[in-house]
Amino acid sequence: MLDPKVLRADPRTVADNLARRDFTFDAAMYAELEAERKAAQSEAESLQAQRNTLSKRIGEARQQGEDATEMMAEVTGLGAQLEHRQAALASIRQRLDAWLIGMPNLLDPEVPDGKGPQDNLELRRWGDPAEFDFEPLDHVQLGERWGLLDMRQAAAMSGARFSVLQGELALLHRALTQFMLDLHTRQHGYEECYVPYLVNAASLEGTGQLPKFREDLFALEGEQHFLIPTAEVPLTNLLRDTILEMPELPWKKIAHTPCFRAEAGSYGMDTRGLIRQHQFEKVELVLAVHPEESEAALEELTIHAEAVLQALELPYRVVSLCGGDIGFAAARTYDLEVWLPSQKAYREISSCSNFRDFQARRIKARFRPGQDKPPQPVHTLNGSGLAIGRTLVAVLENHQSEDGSVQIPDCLAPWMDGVTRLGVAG
RNA sequence: GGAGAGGUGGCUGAGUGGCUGAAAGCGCUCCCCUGCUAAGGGAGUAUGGGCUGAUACCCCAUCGAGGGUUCGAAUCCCUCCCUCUCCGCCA
Repeated sequence: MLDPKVLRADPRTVADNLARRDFTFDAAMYAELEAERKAAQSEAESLQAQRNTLSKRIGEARQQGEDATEMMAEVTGLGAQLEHRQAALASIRQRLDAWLIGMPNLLDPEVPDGKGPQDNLELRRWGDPAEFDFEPLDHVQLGERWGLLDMRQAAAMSGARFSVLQGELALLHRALTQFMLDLHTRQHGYEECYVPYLVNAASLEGTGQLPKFREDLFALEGEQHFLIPTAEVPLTNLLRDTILEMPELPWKKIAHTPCFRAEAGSYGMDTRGLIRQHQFEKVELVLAVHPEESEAALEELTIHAEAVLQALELPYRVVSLCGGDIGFAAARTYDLEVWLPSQKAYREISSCSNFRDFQARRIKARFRPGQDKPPQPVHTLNGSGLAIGRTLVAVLENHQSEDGSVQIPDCLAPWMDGVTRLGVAG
């Protein structure tokens, strides 16, 4: 949620900024609603003040045994007026709130202009895509070749966009998870959390998935609960209604969870393999920091995610998302894109964002800048570190040999039970 | 799932429908006293909103949430949520 004070003070700048997202903000309409709100609130409050003082005097008069019927008649008249004003105020408030909750975050000035993914700005590359002197297989061919990946059975029991991993491939999947968790907790200072996979609507509203993107979510039939689309939701909501003290910053949490996405609107996209699934695992990093630290924190967070790709020896690039491609709640986002030989393209494997105070306002996550200073919203950030399924894809495809076997990166050894190569054990 | 009890400020915990935004204690901050330590004395210590140059006054709201009764609700009534205890079931 945007700071209402900024909206009031500088609606033009807000409108210009949001135009870069292709979002139209009707500043004049907003100003009008705001003026109405202000008038209604002032009136309602002064009526209330009158009622309060009169009621107080009635109490005093009664205690002294005096007659208060006149004052009571007066205050009864006030009550009717007050009810009117309050109803008006409530309806204006409701309209303003609905408006505010539907407005995306302001973009950082550094966000590149653009309409879609093709306009994202490449910041840097790491590693060189391997030159194969044979035609590389894609991860489905590799997995099915050794009987470790079964898309058909998954489709039979659940439908499209599900998968079954078996044997060493399932082991590799788990090893990747363990490796990422250990790396981030031991070397990057994140605290591991176990969190609910079902959350209520308020939590999703807090992080920005609702009310606008309901169709991307799986809702449980009896309502109340949604399957989480990312651990960002439960982790960020840990901060709801809390005031952090300075020593608690930066607040850094990590969780490994399944993620569930309806993938509405992506018909025909990435229909093959593990790239786009209804259910996948992800290791998620979430931070809350002092507002002055959030820009640096985004750089650091991105480096933490990059460390995983580097350890796994996977070539990747970092891109800064343009105004037309960046998410609703983010002020700035860096995507990590890993090289996929089968597609001869870089594909998203992590998304690291600075939300500034946007989520913090929605969930009332604040910190106290100092003794006797009023609390103010923290800045929140999050990033995938990484999406497990896509990492699995990248490992298979980048580390394959001509015979279809796959070299397991050394850093995974502690969890691979002696397996150093997929497709040779027999 | 059944039965009962309860949800008050950072914590513990009072609170007869008006003098309670809230006693008291603890914690925390500042000051005084004290050779050090310990003890003692004093002051301060919720959040959001409005107004404002102001994080000063003043005003409004908030005692789990939402409704209701009343001139007036932390206090009475209703609905919902959550916690605890016992029983049942269960990984």
